[in-house]
Amino acid sequence: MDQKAKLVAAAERLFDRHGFTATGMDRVTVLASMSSRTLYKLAGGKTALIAATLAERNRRFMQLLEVRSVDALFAALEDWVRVEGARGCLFLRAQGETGGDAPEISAAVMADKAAFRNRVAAIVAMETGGAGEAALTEQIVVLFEGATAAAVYRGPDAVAAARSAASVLVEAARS
Amino acid sequence: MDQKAKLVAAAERLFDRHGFTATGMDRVTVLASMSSRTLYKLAGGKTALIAATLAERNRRFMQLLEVRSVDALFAALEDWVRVEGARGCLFLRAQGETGGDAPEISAAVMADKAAFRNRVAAIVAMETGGAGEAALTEQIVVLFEGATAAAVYRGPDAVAAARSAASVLVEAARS
DNA sequence: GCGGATGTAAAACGATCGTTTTCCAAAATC
DNA sequence: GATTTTGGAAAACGATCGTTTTACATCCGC
Repeated sequence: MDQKAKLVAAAERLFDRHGFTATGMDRVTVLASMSSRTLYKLAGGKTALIAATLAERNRRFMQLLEVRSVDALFAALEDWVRVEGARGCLFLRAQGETGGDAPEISAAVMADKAAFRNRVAAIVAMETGGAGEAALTEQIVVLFEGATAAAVYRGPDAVAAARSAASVLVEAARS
Repeated sequence: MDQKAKLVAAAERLFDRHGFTATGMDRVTVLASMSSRTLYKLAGGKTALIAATLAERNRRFMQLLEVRSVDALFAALEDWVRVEGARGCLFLRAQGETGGDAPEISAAVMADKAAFRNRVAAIVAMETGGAGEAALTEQIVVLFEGATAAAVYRGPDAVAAARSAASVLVEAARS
């Protein structure tokens, strides 16, 4: 693993587990096993490191969501929660911690959410066989977001509930 | 308004808009128009102030949710979003920023979520006329949580989508 | 009018923040 | 093999953090 990847992986772990603001750069250097000199050369600064972390998380998460049905979408989330645990959407957490004051971060958040929405729209289109299902797309997005959030305190059960709700909604939209 | 209420109101505003960790105590003293000496006598410390803020938010929010139907539940959330804006669930944000390291805060979060769940269960019971609707309760909770989260980047539309989804789910559970 | 609360303004506390710099060893390049 | 590049260890930077303390003003009950 190259240095940049190791740095971002360490940052993702710490930011996710302890929060962005509460995580000091020295703790990142320790986990990444590199000096702060190298860290700043690779990342540029803390805000840029957060943005890079979000970009990597987006890549990894979207890769998980390469599925062909709404049910598989929630199954994938269930896997994620079981493997990685549930601490809420990292993008919304970043947005909340910075209050939208950091443009780099807000841009990363909006980009992720737009990409996710497009993915859901594509899956919904596959499932219903046609276009014009914007309303169902929005509902699935909200359910997915809710499963991510509620899993923080309800665990995988929240995802299972969202999954069953989604199947009802898809069925209702089909008829 | 007494001093304690003024303090908590100022804290709620700042924490909500700029995040907990990023908000310094001096900024709270300025908005609350009181010296740090008085602040620390009233609140005890920053962690306790956060906990008090969450308790007050819980009180205010639960008061808004004194409704008798699932549809009214989401209508109330729509009002909240329009009036106060949408920056995500303050409780989950607090939990995410502290990584669960602060017991006072984690306890406040869990208490709020349990109370909210009970409220939803009561409303669902009214609506379906009977008990045993645990699955629907869980679905409504997830939808509500998702509307709160998605409203950050989709605005009131996210709440409207959740509202329509909820009506489908309630209808499906009735039959 | 006096003594005890009560609160403010402001300085000071040590700790930690993000970031830069200095010095030096190792490794790669010619 | 000399030289340039690279990165680590550690100190130092000014700023800001949460919190406490030191003064001084104001108001209350007596």
